Amino acid sequence: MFSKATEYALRATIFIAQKGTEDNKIGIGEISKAIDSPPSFTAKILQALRKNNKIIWSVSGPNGGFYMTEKTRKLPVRAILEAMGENEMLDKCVLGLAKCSETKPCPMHSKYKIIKEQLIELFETKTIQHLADDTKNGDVFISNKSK
Amino acid sequence: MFSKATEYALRATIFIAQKGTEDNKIGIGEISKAIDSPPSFTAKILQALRKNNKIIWSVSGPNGGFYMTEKTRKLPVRAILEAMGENEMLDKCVLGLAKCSETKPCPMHSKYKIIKEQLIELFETKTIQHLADDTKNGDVFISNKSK
DNA sequence: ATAATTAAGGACAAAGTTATCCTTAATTAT
DNA sequence: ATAATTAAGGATAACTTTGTCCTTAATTAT
Ligand code: FES
Ligand code: FES
Repeated sequence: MFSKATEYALRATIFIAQKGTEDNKIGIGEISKAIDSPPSFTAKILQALRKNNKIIWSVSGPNGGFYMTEKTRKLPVRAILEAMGENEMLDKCVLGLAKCSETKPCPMHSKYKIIKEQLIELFETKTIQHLADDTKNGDVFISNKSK
Repeated sequence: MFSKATEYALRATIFIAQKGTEDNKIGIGEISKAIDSPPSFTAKILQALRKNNKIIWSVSGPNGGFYMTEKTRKLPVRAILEAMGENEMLDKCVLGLAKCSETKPCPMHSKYKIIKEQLIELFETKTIQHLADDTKNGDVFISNKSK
C-alpha cells in the first residue's frame, strides 16, 4: 500500500507520540530499535517529517532527540501521508489511468471509489494520538520483535 | 496501489478480452496504443501473463498476436494480480509489519482489515469479462487518449 | 573554552522497477 | 524454399527507492 519510507514514518511517529515529550526526547537509536527499522534511513525520514509538515520536533546535542507536542499528536494519520508525499496514492486510478475521475472513469472505478472513500475517511479520522494510545495499552504493536 | 507493470497488465488484459479471439489476434503495437503503454515493456508483461497463469494466449508470425479464450475471460481480476505477484499486497500490514495478523496486529489493523476485505472481495468477484463488457459499452475507459 | 552527544545534511552505494533495443524463434504467405 | 511478420527472450540502460556512511552543526555538561 505505502512505500517503506511511509511505513517507517508511520511507525516512528506513533512511537514518538507514545514516548517523546519536550523533556523526554527520544534518540534515533531507540526509535529505530523500537520500530524495527534502519537507523540512518529512519533519520532521513524524520528530518522530512520535521521539515515538511512540522509533525515532529527535534533538538541536537546531549539529551536531544525527537518529540511531539499535544497539538501535533492530534493530527490525523493523513498528515503523515501528506508529509511523505503519499497523497497521490489516495487519488490514483486502480488501473493507472492518468486521473481517477467521475467523468472518464475506468471499469473498476464505480466499485473502487467506495472503498477508497473508506480508506480516506479512516486516515482522516484516526489521529496519531489514537494509534499511540492503543499501542500503549499493549493490545497492538508497531514492531516485529517478540518482546 | 499497484505497480506500473500490474496496471499495464490489467489494462492490456481488458483490451485483449474485448477484441482478441483465436481468429482475430491482436498485436502488441495495437494493444499498447489502445491502453497507452510502452510497447516493449508491455510485451514483457504479456509474456509473464501467458507463462505464469495462462491468462492470455499468443501466436507468433503474420496475423499472430494475443487473444483470450472464453474460459480465461471468466477469471477474476485477482488472477491477474496473482500472475503479477501482487498477491502480497492484499495480505500486507498498512504499517509494514512483517505479517498482518489477528494475533499480533498493528494499531490500524482492526479498521483496515474491514476495508481490505472489501478490496479482496472486489478483486475476486469482478471478472475480466465484466470489465471488458463495461468498456465495450463505452461508458468507461482503459486509456488516457481523448478519442 | 573544551569535550561529548546528538540530529542535520550530503555523498554515495545497493537493489528494485521501468523501459528500450536487438537477436532469435515461430508462423504465415508467396 | 524464401521472405515477411510477429512474439519470445536476453542484455542493458535509466530511473527510483532504499539504505549506509561520513562530515557538519547544534546543544549540553564539565
Ligand atoms: S478512474 Fe480508475 S479508479 Fe477511478
Ligand atoms: S497488522 Fe497492520 S494491517 Fe493487519
